[in-house]
Amino acid sequence: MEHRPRATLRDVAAMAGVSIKTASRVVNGEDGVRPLKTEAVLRAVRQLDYRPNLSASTLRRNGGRTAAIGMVLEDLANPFSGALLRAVEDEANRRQVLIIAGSADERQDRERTLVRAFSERRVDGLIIAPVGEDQSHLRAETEAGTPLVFVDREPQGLLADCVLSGNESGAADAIHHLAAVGHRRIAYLGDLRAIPTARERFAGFQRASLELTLPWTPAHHIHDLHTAAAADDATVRLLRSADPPTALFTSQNLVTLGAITALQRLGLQSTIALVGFDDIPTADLLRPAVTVIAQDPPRMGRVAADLLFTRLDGFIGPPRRTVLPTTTIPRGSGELPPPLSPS
Amino acid sequence: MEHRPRATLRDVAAMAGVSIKTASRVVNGEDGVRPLKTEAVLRAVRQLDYRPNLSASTLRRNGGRTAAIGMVLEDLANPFSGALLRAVEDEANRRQVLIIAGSADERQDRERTLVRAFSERRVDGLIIAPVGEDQSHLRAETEAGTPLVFVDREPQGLLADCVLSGNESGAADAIHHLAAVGHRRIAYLGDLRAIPTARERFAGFQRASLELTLPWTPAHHIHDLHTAAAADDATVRLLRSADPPTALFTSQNLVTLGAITALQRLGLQSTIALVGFDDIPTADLLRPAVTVIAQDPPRMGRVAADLLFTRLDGFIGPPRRTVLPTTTIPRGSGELPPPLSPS
DNA sequence: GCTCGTTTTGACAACCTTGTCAGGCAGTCT
DNA sequence: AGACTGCCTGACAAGGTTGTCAAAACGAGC
Repeated sequence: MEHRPRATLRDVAAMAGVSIKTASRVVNGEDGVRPLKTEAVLRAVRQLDYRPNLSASTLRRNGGRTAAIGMVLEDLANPFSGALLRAVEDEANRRQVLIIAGSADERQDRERTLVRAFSERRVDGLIIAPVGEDQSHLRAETEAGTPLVFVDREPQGLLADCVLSGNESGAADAIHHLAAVGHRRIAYLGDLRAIPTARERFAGFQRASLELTLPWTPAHHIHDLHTAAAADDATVRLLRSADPPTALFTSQNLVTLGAITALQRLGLQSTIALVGFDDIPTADLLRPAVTVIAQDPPRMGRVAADLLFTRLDGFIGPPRRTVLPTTTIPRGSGELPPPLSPS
Repeated sequence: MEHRPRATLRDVAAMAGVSIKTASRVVNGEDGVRPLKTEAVLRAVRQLDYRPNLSASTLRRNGGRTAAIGMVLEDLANPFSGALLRAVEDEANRRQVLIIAGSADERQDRERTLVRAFSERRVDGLIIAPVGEDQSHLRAETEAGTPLVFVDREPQGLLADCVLSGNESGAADAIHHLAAVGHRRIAYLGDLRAIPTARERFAGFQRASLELTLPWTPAHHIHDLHTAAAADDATVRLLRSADPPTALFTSQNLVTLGAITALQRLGLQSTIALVGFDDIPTADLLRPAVTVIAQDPPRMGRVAADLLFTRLDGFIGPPRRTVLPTTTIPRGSGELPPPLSPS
């Protein structure tokens, strides 16, 4: 179980009978080394299973790149973050860049800690789904020349490249979609108002309600649902209330699931219409199948990677802002008509 | 848009009017520095927003840790990998360790490339869901003293700590479960046989079939389904054949989804029984709800992290092997009786 | 064999830190 | 006063690598 320390360039050079520098040249594929010595060095590399120490290398190389980027996401276990991570990985992979990722869990302190840790490791760039009100602490990174890209949520207090989904317009689409079938009493069930995307989706709901002159019923606006269980409860309360809605707009994945659970329990899944924001994997298999406003996380990841890598390739210019369109996918639940259509 | 290079300890020391070493002492919280100088250094640190260069630090520190571990997973976008990653992250977080992760996509060359990249960055440890037949190339890592933990799949050609699910027994449970309801013609729908877990699950299916003296019908054993679409097709073919099964055992997530899609299209979802390996998020909401053999990915991640970190804490001992039990969750689809119970 | 130009080679410093160790400085004890 | 103690401090080397530059080796041409 005893292990020898890793071979260094010095060991390789010694075994090959050349100077360290020559060994370095061979390892880095520089030319101007006689074939005989090249051979000897390569033999030694194989024999010792030499692995260059990238830390030492970047340390010495002038302003060396670490070939690693950091990603701060909401939660690596959730499918949205996973898809983003994966899409960025594919892009990074092409450039031999690795990804260090962490979950912020909606906590500002986690975001800061992660960014600091990445920064101490001198990552070449950062992709961040920001938490909270203020990203100005990241100014230090940009000033040090580390490019920064925000995903999913717009940064506050700092200008930088970002990619967003059309949350506001997607939510408005959902309401228009329901209204087109005849609904006028549409409830909003949403995530924590601390989350910018949740606020934007509510704003879209509001705008559409106004455009359509739907009745304004604050009791039908339920916020701060962060788990499926909470959404389930809220849905039950809503539908048992004196003035129940005829349709639901659920502004997030887990909320949608909670609402469906409640509807099924109450036996109302084919009575109350539902449109959810964010696709769910088995939406097609449910009865009725679930109508959603879909985002495109892989595309968001690709765009983010693109924004970052163009900066790393030297692009200098003002911050760029990309808004990705959402797609309405009618599957059934959003096309259920209201009980009696008052023409 | 011009940026100044990052401040180094030299800059801090200069600004504080002390030697580099003294600045280092303050930054590292060593004692034996007069309060007056400590103050001055801290002021300089704040003013310059100094970030220690962890690479340089680990390089110098005796056998320094990088406080990073590498994870090679199947696909960062799939929920199983995501859950593993997240569970390990939580454990790592407690120790201020970061995670560098990559997807191998069932490709041996990707696995090797990732491990090499991790190794050049001198990660403190590796957690790997291995691909293919041979992990002996990883011997170099263990010999260099980098602890290695395998997850989900047993390593080949190398002894090391590992955590597995009880694939064989879980699959056998599924068959016993179906047989208990009266099924004797149970089809197997499985993933690529190149994947060890798929083989184990088939082995469990075989063992249970033997124990129960079920009829041996090779036409009911369908392998190498790696996508939902493939599973869908296979299910349709199976059920339209001359001798259709009365129940299906689907050995993986996507296969389960494909089979359900097919059953629904054929209108057989309440006729043909189904047990799937691996839980699916909305299993509860489907009609019938889906009976599954559930794994526990977060627990697997926790155990893997544990195995790794005890090694990093100095534990020396023979490789440990943990097999996590699976749980049968009856929800409906697995309790459908066969059309006519012979007996 | 000698000179010259070119190619190969290696010594050394540097990247940013930290471990080692000796020197400086106060205050104490004979 | 002189020797000694203990605490602070900084010079220097080292960790593994690469940039710089001068020295060495080579080949060609006379």
